[in-house]
Amino acid sequence: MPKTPIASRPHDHSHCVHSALSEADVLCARQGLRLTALRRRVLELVWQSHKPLGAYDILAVLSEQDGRRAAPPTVYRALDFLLENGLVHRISSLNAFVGCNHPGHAHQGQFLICRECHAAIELEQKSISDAIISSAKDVGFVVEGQTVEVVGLCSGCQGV
Amino acid sequence: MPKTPIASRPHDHSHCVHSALSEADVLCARQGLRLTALRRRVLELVWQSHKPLGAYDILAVLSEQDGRRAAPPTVYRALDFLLENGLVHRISSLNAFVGCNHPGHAHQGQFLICRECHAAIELEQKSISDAIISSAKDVGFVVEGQTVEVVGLCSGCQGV
DNA sequence: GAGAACGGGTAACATAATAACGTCTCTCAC
DNA sequence: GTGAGAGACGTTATTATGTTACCCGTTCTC
Repeated sequence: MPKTPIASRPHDHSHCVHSALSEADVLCARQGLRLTALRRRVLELVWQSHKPLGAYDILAVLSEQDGRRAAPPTVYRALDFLLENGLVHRISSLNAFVGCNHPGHAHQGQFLICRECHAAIELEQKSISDAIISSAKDVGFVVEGQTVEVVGLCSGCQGV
Repeated sequence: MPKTPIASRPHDHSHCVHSALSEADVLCARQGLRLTALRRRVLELVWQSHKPLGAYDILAVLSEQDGRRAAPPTVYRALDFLLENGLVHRISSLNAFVGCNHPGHAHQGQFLICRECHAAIELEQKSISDAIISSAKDVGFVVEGQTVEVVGLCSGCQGV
């Protein structure tokens, strides 16, 4: 059996979700941030999904499943909060959001997105960001933020 | 005077545009591709702009300036053609398009986007893509396409 | 308890992209 | 030549995504 990264294995990862939420609770408490019910729920939904989740997907769940009267601003405000505080990432090539695997310190990961199962694997490779910063420096450009989104096949979806 | 990359210098670069169009003519002729008037005009507009251009910006020019009756599909079809044949790139973090600086061979560049002057500088650094491919390989991921979009300050906009 | 700050609901709007269908015009085999 | 097929593009409508402006109630602060 080929080894499969966590992110793409179709399993019940409710414990992952739970620990991510607990971690968020701690981090927000420590910084005096208000992880309100709505924000926590949005974070939960993003974590529950095995693939990047669109804002309108979240919206649909809040309306249909939670019975909450939600409109776009509701979702985007919650997402803005989560983004600002490093609890989720935005994948701009998909217009979608994923839970951050390494919250608690400012960073911008790199993402491997499987075109088959749509899982997003977060990396945090210094070698990549260093290569970028160094190449930018060569043309006098100062890097402030990086977007690295890679499409391909995850180990579980190769040769299927 | 600080040295300034071509892309961000506010100069008349009509000769750049002209040579890019000529090059496109040659490339398309060589491959039996039809660089129609519309497609050529869209390519020209993308090149004329000093910054990444949105599809609806192009649409506005076609309608207002050229007097052509254009709707979104018109523009998107032309852009699709140009994208497929490596004549322009799409910047997904901006939902916008830039002319390709190295047409004629398949590649996906890296982009440095100045948050001040909005210029986009295209890189094609093997060191960056190699770092990505190698890190992906470590988790069993096979890379098919890369999106690298970096925000920061170009040399001309620093310390202003 | 006045008032600022914040969270969040509501409506409308703005921007980005696609679907589906029709017409015209090439080109090429015949 | 000519007509069948393919490609380019116009047209209309619709979907997807993201933002603005405004309001209201709660909470925090003094």
